[in-house]
Amino acid sequence: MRKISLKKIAELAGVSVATVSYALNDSNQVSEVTRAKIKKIAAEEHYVPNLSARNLRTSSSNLVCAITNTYQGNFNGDVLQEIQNIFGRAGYQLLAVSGQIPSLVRTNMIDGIIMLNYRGNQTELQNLVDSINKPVIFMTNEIKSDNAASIVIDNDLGIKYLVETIHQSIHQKVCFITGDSNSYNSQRRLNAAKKYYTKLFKKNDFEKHVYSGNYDPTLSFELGKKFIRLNRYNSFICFNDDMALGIYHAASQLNKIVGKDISVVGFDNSFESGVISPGLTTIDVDKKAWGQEVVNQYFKLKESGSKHTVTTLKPKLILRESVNIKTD
Amino acid sequence: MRKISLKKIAELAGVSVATVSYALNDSNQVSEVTRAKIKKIAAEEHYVPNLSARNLRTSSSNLVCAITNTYQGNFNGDVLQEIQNIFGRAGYQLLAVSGQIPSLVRTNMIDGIIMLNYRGNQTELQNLVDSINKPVIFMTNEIKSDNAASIVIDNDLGIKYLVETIHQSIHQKVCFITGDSNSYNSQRRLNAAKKYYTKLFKKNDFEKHVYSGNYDPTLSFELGKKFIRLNRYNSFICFNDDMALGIYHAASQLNKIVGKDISVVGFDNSFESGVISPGLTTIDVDKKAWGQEVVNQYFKLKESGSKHTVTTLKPKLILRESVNIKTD
DNA sequence: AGCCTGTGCACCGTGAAAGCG
DNA sequence: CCGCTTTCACGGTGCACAGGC
Repeated sequence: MRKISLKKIAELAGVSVATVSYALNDSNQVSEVTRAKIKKIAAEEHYVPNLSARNLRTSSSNLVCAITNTYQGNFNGDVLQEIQNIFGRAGYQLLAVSGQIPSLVRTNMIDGIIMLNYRGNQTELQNLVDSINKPVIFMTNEIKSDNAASIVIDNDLGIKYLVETIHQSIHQKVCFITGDSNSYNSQRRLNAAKKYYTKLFKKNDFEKHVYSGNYDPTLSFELGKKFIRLNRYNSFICFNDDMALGIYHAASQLNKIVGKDISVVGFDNSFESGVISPGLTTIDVDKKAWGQEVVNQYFKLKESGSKHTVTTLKPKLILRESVNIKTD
Repeated sequence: MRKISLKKIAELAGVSVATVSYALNDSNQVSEVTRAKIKKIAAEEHYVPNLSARNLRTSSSNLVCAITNTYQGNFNGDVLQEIQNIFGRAGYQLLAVSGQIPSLVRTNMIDGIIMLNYRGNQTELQNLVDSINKPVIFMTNEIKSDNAASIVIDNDLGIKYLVETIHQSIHQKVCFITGDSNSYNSQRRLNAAKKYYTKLFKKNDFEKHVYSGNYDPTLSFELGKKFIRLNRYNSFICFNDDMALGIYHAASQLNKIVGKDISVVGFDNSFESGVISPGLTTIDVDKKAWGQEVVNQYFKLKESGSKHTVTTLKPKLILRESVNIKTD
C-alpha cells in the first residue's frame, strides 16, 4: 500500500494541503461540508499522519518513555503495566525501554520520561535531567530538578512493619538480605532496617547480619541454605519477595518448615507471595494509586514546570503465615 | 539548554550544513581534519541529531517496536528482555508497548515489529501486516505475508512430553487447564493435548476434562480446590507455570502433597518452577536461541523481503518432583 | 582528464501565519 | 469575518556540482 500524505488527500479533494490539515485537526478555519468531505477521503485512503513530520513541525508528541533496568521480575512488570494503562487512558502512548538510556529521549520525539528502577551514575542522571527540557518522573529515586518529580514508596515504614513483625516472632536470630547496592529502594530499606533493628532488638551489631542478595533468588537460596544448616539465623528479612522464595526453597531442601522452624518476610506482595505455602508476609503498595500519582505529577510538571516535589506512598503490611508469632 | 542543530554547528565550524552532515555520518566526502574539528564541536555542544527530521528525510530508523499483551507475568518479561538485549547488540533500539497496536507502528518512525502474545482479531492483524511495509516477526502466531515471519515454540512436542510424563504417573485422572482461548500457544497446546491424551490414555472423552484457566493462577487455584476436594482429578496439566502454582496452593490448603497425592506439570520453566517445593516439572525453551532467531529472521526479512517462513523451536522437558512416577 | 574537498539546494510531511476574494 | 490558498520553516540528507590540484 502506498503512503498517503496530506498532499495526496488535497489532490483527491481538490483543495490545498492547508485546508486538509485544518480539516483533520478540527480547526474552525474550514467549512463543515469541506471538513466532512476531507475526513471521508482520509478514512477511505487509510490516512495515517506522519508523526516524524508532525513532531518536526510542532516539537511535541504524545509519546512518553518509561526507562527501566529490566522487564524481568514481578515488580517492574506490574508497575509498567499500571503506568501504561493510566497513560493510555490519558491519551498518551507509553514506550518502554530497558537497559541504557536511549538517545531517543534527548530528541523532542519524546515528550517525557518515567524512570523506574534505572541503575546508573547519579551525576550523569542529574545532568540528563537538567539538560533535557521535559518532565521526568522518578519512581525509585530522588533527583532534584525543576522539571523532575519523585513519587516513591515509604520504604522506612515498610521496613518498620517487617522488623516489628519479626520482633514479635519466636525467631530472634535475624538476618537481612538486601537488593543490589545501587538500587534506591534497597539503600532506603537498608537504612531503615538498621534504625529499627537497633531500636527494637537493642543491639549494635546490625552490619554483621546484612548480606547482599542482589534481588536474586538463587543468591538468597545459597545464603539461606548455609545459614539454616549452621543454625546461624532463624529469621530472614528479604528486601523483595523473589529472594524470600529463595529462602523457602532452602528451607524445604533442609526439611525445615517456614512459619514454624524459621520465619521469613519479603517486600512487594508479588502474586506468588499469596499463592505459595505458607503465605509470605510482605509489604504491599497500591500500584494503581502509584501509577495514578505518577501521571498526575507528570501533567502538573508539564503544565506549570513547578518546583521539585517528593511524594511518598504509604505501604501496607500483608500478614500471612510465614512468621511464627510468639503467643503469650 | 538550547537545542543544537547541524546549522548551528556549521556556523561554529565555519563550514556548510552539508559538510557537517557528511562529517558526522562518517562519509568520506570530507577531510580528516575537518571531520575531527566538526566532531569536536558537536561533542562540546552536546549535539543530538533530531530523529524526526532524519526519519522524515530517509524514511528509516533504528527503532523496532515490540508489541505484547502485557508486561506482567514471567514469560513476557523474560522474552522481552532477551529480545531487547539482542537487538541492542545489533544497533537497534527496542521499544516495548503493551495493549493496543499504537498508530506509531504505521508511520515510518518504526522500522519493524515484533509481536509477542498479541491478542487481537486475526483478520485485522492480517490487514495490518499486509498494508504495513516493514518486517513483522511473530513469536506466537502464524500470520502469512511477504514481510512476515514466525518463530514459534513446538507446542505439540512440549505437550507430548507432558502427557507422556503424566501417563507414567500413578495419577491417571487427568485434567487440562488452558490459557485464554485467543492465545495462539494455548490453542496449539490444546490441539496437541487432545491428540496425545487420546493416543496414550486410549479414551475419547478429552473435552470433558478441559477447563479454561485463562493463564490466571487464581482461576486455576479455584478449579484445583474444587477438583481435589471432590477427588475428581489427581493430575493437572497446566498450560503455564503460573497456573500450576495455583494448583500447588490449592493442594496445600487441602493438605495434599504435590508429587505424592497429586501430580502437576506446567509450561515455561519460570524461575519459580525451580525454586518452589517440590520442583515443578515443566517445559523449557531456550529464550536466548529464540531471541537470536527472531533477530536473524528480522534482518533476513529486512534485506531480502523473502517468502513467509515458520521456524519452530524444540522445547525441552524439565523433570522435577511434582509428578509421582509409577515404579514397576 | 581525474581526484579530493566542500557547497548549494531540493526535498520529506506537517502546521500555521499571512494573504486574498 | 468566512473559507480557502500560498508560502514558509522545522532539521537533516544526499545528489549534483564547483573549484583547486
